[in-house]
Order: sequence, then structure tokens, then C-alpha cells
Amino acid sequence: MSTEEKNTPSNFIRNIIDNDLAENKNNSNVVTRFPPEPNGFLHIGHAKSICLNFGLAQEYSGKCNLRFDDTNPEKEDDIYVKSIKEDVKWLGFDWGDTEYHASDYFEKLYLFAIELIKSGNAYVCSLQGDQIREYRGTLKEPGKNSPYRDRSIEENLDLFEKMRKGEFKDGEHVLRAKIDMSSPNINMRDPIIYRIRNVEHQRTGNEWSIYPMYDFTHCLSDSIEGITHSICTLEFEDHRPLYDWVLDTLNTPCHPQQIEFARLNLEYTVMSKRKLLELVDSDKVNGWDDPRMPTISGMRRRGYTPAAIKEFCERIGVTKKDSSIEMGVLESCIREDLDSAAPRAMAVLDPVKITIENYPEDKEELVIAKNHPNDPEMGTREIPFCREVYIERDDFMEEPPKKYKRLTIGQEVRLRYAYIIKCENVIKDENGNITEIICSYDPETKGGKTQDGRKIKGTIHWVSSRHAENAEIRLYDRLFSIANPDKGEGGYIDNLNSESLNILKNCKLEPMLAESENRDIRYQFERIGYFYRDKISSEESGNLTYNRIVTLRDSWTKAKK
RNA sequence: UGGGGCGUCGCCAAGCGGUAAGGCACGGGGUUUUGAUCCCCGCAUGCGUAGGUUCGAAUCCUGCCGCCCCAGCCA
Repeated sequence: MSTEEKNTPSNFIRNIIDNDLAENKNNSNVVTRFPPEPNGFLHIGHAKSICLNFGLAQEYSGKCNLRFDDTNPEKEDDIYVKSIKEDVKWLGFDWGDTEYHASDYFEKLYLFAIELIKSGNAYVCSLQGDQIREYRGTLKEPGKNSPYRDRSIEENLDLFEKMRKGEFKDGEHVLRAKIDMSSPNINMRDPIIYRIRNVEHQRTGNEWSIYPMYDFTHCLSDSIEGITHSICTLEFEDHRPLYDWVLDTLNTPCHPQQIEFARLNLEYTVMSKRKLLELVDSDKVNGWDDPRMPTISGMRRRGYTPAAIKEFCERIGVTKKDSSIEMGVLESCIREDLDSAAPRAMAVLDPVKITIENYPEDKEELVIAKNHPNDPEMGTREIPFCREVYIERDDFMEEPPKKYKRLTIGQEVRLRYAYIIKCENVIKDENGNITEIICSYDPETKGGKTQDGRKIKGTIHWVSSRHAENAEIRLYDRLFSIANPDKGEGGYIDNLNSESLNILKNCKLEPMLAESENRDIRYQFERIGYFYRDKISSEESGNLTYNRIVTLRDSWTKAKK
């Protein structure tokens, strides 16, 4: 760690590593790996693992490999490896010169399998799928030995070679580790380590007809790469005896330590690639990078920053306890990052026009606005002002509640950085909807300061009607309507929030927000929230489109309830 | 008694036998040309529960209760 020593809280994995280091295990090296399967896009849960693995490596001056766990050609695709690399890089992590793939070890793995057969620890089983299941027993009853369990080493070798050569159909045979069919741990009941799949692999093409299973591949890949701490999620805890068995039984370079932690659950969303894929495939969302998705690509498009995501992963901690994190934690992280970093701007989402009757019809002037209220170094800008300006429809109320300090008939309010105005009259259409608000202004208050020292309680934002840029603004809300979508009535799909996307088409922006050189800046639209230009929409259609990253905290709406 | 895990504030989480950190949320107050930010203050005589060991227990022991994971030729 070079720069600022931020107080990172301890966790049980750091404790384990500290102890290992104290005992000089692994020559005091720390080597971790992030091992995604390229069968989907990465999500915030993966970010937790990425931050953990790469973070530990950084912290202990070790290294972290990026390894694609690509042993199931039927589900995997190169587009996923591309997106995964983009996401990891965007988060700010560096996997060095080497991009690892389990498929690069297929030959080595094959040799290890032969070693296993030769030592009498693996056999070719010719039972069919349902028979294998039957022989496996149940959670409470032991399994029974396969009739093929005692094939000779020669026969096994011969059969396995033929499997490799593609002489069999899918499913005809499998290679199994010979362990213990009566083990209380089902993973130890002669687990399958190779299966026949006559399909093309995205990287090895048609070179192989057999593919190794996770339990065989993962531990050996870790060992080949000299991993010291192999960190995975809780559901693999039961697999650890097998992980250790393979490495103990074979002659391997080293024996990494598998450590399990609890995967991330976030309220109001789902965190499984299968479910996210389903949302994409069934068009419930607009692709993997839909800004409502908990995917890294979705969050990136929405406007989240790598810093906020990393801070989030730091705050939630690492334990073995199942937990579900409140959205508020994530929101707090992005607000914290953006509060100091985001330049301010003014935008009106739901415009209503006000006419300042005592302001000259043809007059226009520029007012000076700070780009950040607490950071003078961010400078100022000039904003055009004229007789008609748009303000937020709900910044005016005819019958205001107590403590209301915005615009209402007879009450003064400040147009931020411009003038103090007072509402004189309201014009409505035949349905009683307000179409225009008539105000007067105090010419002595340019910039928003009063000459006589009178206090103005409220300040509202505005955009000059003559200079406004029209824009589409997309407001996002939680993807699901209940905290734990999997536990509600029906399936998780039934719990989707129908109001997760709200598209506003008639928004008014101050001119600066339309300039193309400001395309990649995250802004705070004052009094509303943080926004980021949507790359895809803005580029494809030419329409100016902003995504809301997160709202500002709002104690007023809260207080009213 | 199938096996493996986990139970500390509403949500996370430190703590590793010496008398309950911190964050988010929440409540109260102050500053403020964003009802934002910022700044103060408050927020577990209590660590799933019942016993036991000890001068002393969230930490050690025993029982009980609750929750999660495992029977893919997925990872």
C-alpha cells in the first residue's frame, strides 16, 4: 500500500493471512485469484470478491490472478470474457501480464487425471446419469459402489484415452475419483471429474471431447498458479474436503488454502447470474447494462463510480454470516463520493413556467453561479436569465404546509444565484392545472442577496426558458418491490417493481449540460440528485439523456410523512 | 445425532477471558443562497437461549433453539 493508510477494518481472512505470515507459511507470499466463469456479466456481488482478492494482494504486496473458469463450453462465451475484463479494469484492478484460463491447463489436467487413474484413485464409470444419481444415495443414506468401480487400471487408461479421442457419445462414460460412496459428505461419494461433451469450446475449439469438472479443475488450477489463499463463497465449504483430497492425492506444486466467505445479498435486487440472465432474456430490463441492474456494467452506465463501489465493498465487511445489505449503504457511498467530486448544475425535471412581470421583456443577463458551494477551486460559471424561467412544479404550492419555505402566493423565495421573487398570481387551465405563475422580482437582489438584510427562507433552482435545453431524464428506483424478491409470494419475477423506470421527456437543463465536452461528467442537479449522461441514448439518437444515479438525501419529504 | 456452516443494536460489523469499536439508518441541535453538504449530541448493564467453569465470559465448556448450504455428467 503506497498512499493514504485508510483504516480498513479487520476481517477473519486478514487474520488468517496475518497468522500465516507470522508463521512464514508460503514463504510469506500472498497470491490470490479472481476466478469468474465467463457465462454472464459481473455484478456487485462479484465486485465484493474482486475487491477482496485484489485488495488483499495489494495490501500484502502479493498478486492476484484473473482466471477464467471456463470448463463448461455449453454455457460460456467470449463476449462474457470481454465484459469481465472491461469490468475488472474499470474497477481499477490490474491482473498483470497474464490472463489465465482454466482451459489453458486442459492438457496438464488430463495428465493429472491419468496420474489419478494410475494410482488407483480414479475410474471410468459407465453408469447412465440417472443411475449415477441412484447409486449416490441421499442426504441421509449412504450411496453404493458403482459396478465399474473395480475396473483395472489398464482398462481405465484405455477407456479414458478413447473418451479424449471422441470415440464416445455425450454421457456414455465419466471419469470418477475413487473416494468413499458412504461418506456423509456427498461430494466425496466418487465425484465425477471428467465428462464427455462433444461440443466446441470458445477457446480450445474442437480439440477436446472431454471437459474437467469444477472440483477437479479449480484446486489444480490454484496449485499450478501458486495460489496461497483460494477464496470462495460459502456454498463451496462442503467441497473443501474434495479440494484437499485432490491436492493431497496428486503430486502437485503446492497446496493452497481454501477459505470461504458469505456472498453479498443486497436488498431489493437479485444477485444470481441465472436470474439476471432471465431478466435480460425476457426483456424485463434493457440488457445486462440496464442502469437498474446490479451489474457492474449497469452501475457504470447509471453513473456509479469505481471509488463508490470499492468503498461499499469495504463497508460491508467480510464474514461467514449470511446477510442482506440495505440499499442505503450503497447510496451513502455514491453520495459521499459525488458530493465532493460532482460539479453543481441546475435542471428542472417537471417544469412550470413563471413570468416575472416587472422584468423587461427583451432583457437578458448572466448570473454567476458556483460550481461547488464548498470548493472554490471548482470555479464559477455564467448562467443566462430572462423574464420567463422554469421552476419545479412542486416548488410551488397554493396551500403550503407548516414550515414550507418555497414559492407560494405572497411569499418571497430566492431563485438561486439570481433574484428574490414573489408570487403575485397563478394562471390555471379549465381543469384547474397551473399553467403559469406570475411573479415580481426585487431588482436590488441580483445574485440572491438582499440589500436590507431581510432573510429569505427558501432558495429554489430554475432554468431560463429562452435558453433551456430540452432533455430526457430517466429516474430509476429499486428493481424489485420487496426487500427479498426470492422470499415473497410467487417467483422473484412477480416481485419486480413496475415503477423502477420513470422516463421524463420534458426536462429543462441549463445550457452547459448539453455541451458535448461535458459528456462524461457526473453532475449534481441542485436540490434533486446526481446525474450522468446516458452514453447509449445520447450517442445513438442524439437526444440529450441523463440518468439519475441517486437522489439527494431528503429530510423534508421524510419529515412530512 | 446425514454432513457442513452461521447467530453481537433496525441493517452491516469489530471484538479472540479484563468489563460492548465503527459505518449505514434513526432521533435531537447548530451552520448554510441546495429542506444538500458540514459540525455537534444521542442510540446494546447487552452479545440466540439455558446452565456451567472463572475473581472476572460476547469471548472457554455443555445442552437447547433458530437460520443457511449440500443428493448437476453447473460453477
